[in-house]
Amino acid sequence: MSERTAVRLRDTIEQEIATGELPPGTRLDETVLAERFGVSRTPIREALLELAASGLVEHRPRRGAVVAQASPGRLFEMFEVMAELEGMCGRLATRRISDWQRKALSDACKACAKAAAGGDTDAYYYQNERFHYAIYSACGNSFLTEEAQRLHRRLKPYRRLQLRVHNRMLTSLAEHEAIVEAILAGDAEAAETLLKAHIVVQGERFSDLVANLSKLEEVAEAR
Amino acid sequence: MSERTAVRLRDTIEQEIATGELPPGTRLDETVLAERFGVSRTPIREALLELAASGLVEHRPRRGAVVAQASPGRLFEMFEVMAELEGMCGRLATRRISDWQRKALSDACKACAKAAAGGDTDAYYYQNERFHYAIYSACGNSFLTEEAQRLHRRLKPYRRLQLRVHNRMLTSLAEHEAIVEAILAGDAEAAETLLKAHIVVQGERFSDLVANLSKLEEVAEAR
DNA sequence: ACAAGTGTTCTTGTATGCAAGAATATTGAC
DNA sequence: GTCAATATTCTTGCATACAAGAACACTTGT
Repeated sequence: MSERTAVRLRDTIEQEIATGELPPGTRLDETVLAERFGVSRTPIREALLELAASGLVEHRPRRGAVVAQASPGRLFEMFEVMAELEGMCGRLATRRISDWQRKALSDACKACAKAAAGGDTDAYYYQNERFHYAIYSACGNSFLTEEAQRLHRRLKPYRRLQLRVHNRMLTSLAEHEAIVEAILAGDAEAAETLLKAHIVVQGERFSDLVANLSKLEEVAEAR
Repeated sequence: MSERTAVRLRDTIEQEIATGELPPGTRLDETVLAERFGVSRTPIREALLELAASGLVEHRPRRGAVVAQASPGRLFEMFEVMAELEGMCGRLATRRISDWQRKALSDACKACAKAAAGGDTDAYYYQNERFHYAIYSACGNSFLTEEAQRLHRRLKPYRRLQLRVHNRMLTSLAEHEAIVEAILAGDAEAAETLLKAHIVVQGERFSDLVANLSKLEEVAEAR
């Protein structure tokens, strides 16, 4: 492995934030992390600064870093932007998708169906991510793909909660299938609208998310 | 000033990239910068890493940092996303703008008109920025505001070139006025469409930008 | 007992030192 | 003279050292 240590550390910490091992609000002590990973503070600091720049951690001057903690309002704002970007991806993908990307999209959707049929929430979570990345990739705008992925990663700590809600997996799957249909049929407007609706947390769904959010905070405080 | 040195350095370097003092492709030697600013390499490194995370500089492992250099295709992609975000800001702002924000928007537009009337390209450049920031701020979604500003800053090194094109300032102003009218009239759809069209570089305008881009690269190579 | 002020400790922020990889120059063969 | 292999130099990446600000505990006065 020729990769920079700091980069590996950044990815590791990011992963732990995404999976919830480091829930929002957790203090990230440089010294503690350095000992834990068996390195000096320098690469840890670099990793934390990069994570802060990407928005996953908050870096308060002279007061250390904590895993970023989004308020319900903030979360709503982030999902609102995510919806717009995903809608844009879908709209563009409809026009620009290549043949092998069509196949990748269908396959990802089928994999979601399989996971849903088996009632496997964790598998669905993973396949769902694959499905959305397939759309990001098909938009024909690599910068947009990167930005969508960036925001997706930033929302990951919260997204996992959504699927735990009762029956969410099945409605999510139905929406996926409608989206694929629209894209493959060449209906850009429908693809955009459906994707936006798929992301946007509104009404009850947003309440569910917020409810789970407070659970997450309890976990953070317990540490 | 109690601000971290690294943060001040980051802002300074970012500014110099935006103004073109450090054109795309310029090598950013840590030691050289450290001597220039009279600090050690540590805060310089942190500043460069943060700029790399924000996309303004490219950081190649063990090979140092350079000011990010966007190809014409990449630039088109970035502007395509910028157009979408600005359109979204306009659409939301139409519904959510407050009274004092209406005034701020009108004032910014009038300031643009004044600068254009005086033929002052530099003043227009500045007031144009103020105008767009007024729209970002009025969208009622602080996360979207931040993201729009972030992308705006990232495009700054290239944006300056656009206005130099003959007559661009006057057409730009006319577009601004139409946008303000749409927002104040409450026509969200028009605001979105007009803003998208205002940003998107298409046809001749994109060619003009690319032509100036190559000039920029000559400057970088001469160093 | 409580509040305010002060001193201690702990963490961050910056400087410096050192090692390893990349770029460059040098030397030798053809 | 050119190309290639090797040696040298230079830059980055990480470790360590030190300084300064923040958190915390303790003391002291009321």
